[in-house]
Amino acid sequence: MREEDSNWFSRWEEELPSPEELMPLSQTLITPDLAIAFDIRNPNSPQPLPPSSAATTTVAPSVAPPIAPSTQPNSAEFDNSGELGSGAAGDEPARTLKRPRLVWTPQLHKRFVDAVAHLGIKNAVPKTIMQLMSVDGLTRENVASHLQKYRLYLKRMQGISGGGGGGGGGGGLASADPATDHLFASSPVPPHFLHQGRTNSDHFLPFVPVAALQHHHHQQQMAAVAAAAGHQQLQQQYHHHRQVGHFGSPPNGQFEHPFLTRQSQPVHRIGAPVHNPIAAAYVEDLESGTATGGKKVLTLFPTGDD
DNA sequence: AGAACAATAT
DNA sequence: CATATTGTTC
Repeated sequence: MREEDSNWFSRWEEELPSPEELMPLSQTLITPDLAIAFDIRNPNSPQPLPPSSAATTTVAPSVAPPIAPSTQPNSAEFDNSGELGSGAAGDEPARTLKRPRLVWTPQLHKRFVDAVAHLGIKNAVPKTIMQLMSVDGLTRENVASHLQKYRLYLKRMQGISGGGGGGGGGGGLASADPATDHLFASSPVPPHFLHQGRTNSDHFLPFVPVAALQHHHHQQQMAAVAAAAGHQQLQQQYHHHRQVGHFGSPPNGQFEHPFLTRQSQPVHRIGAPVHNPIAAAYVEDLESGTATGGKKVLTLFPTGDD
């Protein structure tokens, strides 16, 4: 068993996403612009929603423009700077509204695990993980909650069998309850996690998610950089919360949306008049028809991660 | 004051 | 059951 340990250790190291791999994976969760661009609005509000108003009435995440909107190169279509003066005057859209449930997709979880792996169990605390993930819209609470569950999952596995893991494409999983932790099973679980408190000395280099591509998200990236660099002061400076819409992604690409299939990432240099077609938002009514129902879930398609 | 964790609520 | 929210402790 020990040998195996060293084995997957090597394998794991090789599978570790390189800094570049991790960085550009900017998983813009929300994509409000996209939602708007796609004419996706809350089905609940039959309002035609005039584009000029750009006022996402209800749930539509008007996403508060926390980051300098002034830097917006083009996209002058929606001016978020000036909220919707009419009607709802003075009420910060982002604030007051409750953010929809975050859906931990395999992709998201993978990023989560990778981040934890790079940080090492010891340093893998919600804040750091969140920063390293660089996922827009992700909050510390989201990560904390997920981390809690994840820890339980690891613990469970420890007790059951030592050889679970099932490396990424591999397959053999030793989950005690496939129906319960199928999400976790979809991601390669770093071995060390299962062992026990690796007190430290994780020689993982603090890769820095350089700021590139994307125009916005400066703060988060800065925070991530600061974290990697060890500038705690910087971390504290950025401090801020974000309000977004929904997140998520298809379980296995088995979705039936006409135009929202998988979008590649052309990575257009510059001059692209439109935003990045990184992902498309998808709204599905989870109305259970009967009573209690009435929930909506918006899922964001992965950029083609795995 | 803020973050992490644990427990509880939805 | 999966997340969110809340409470408690460090």
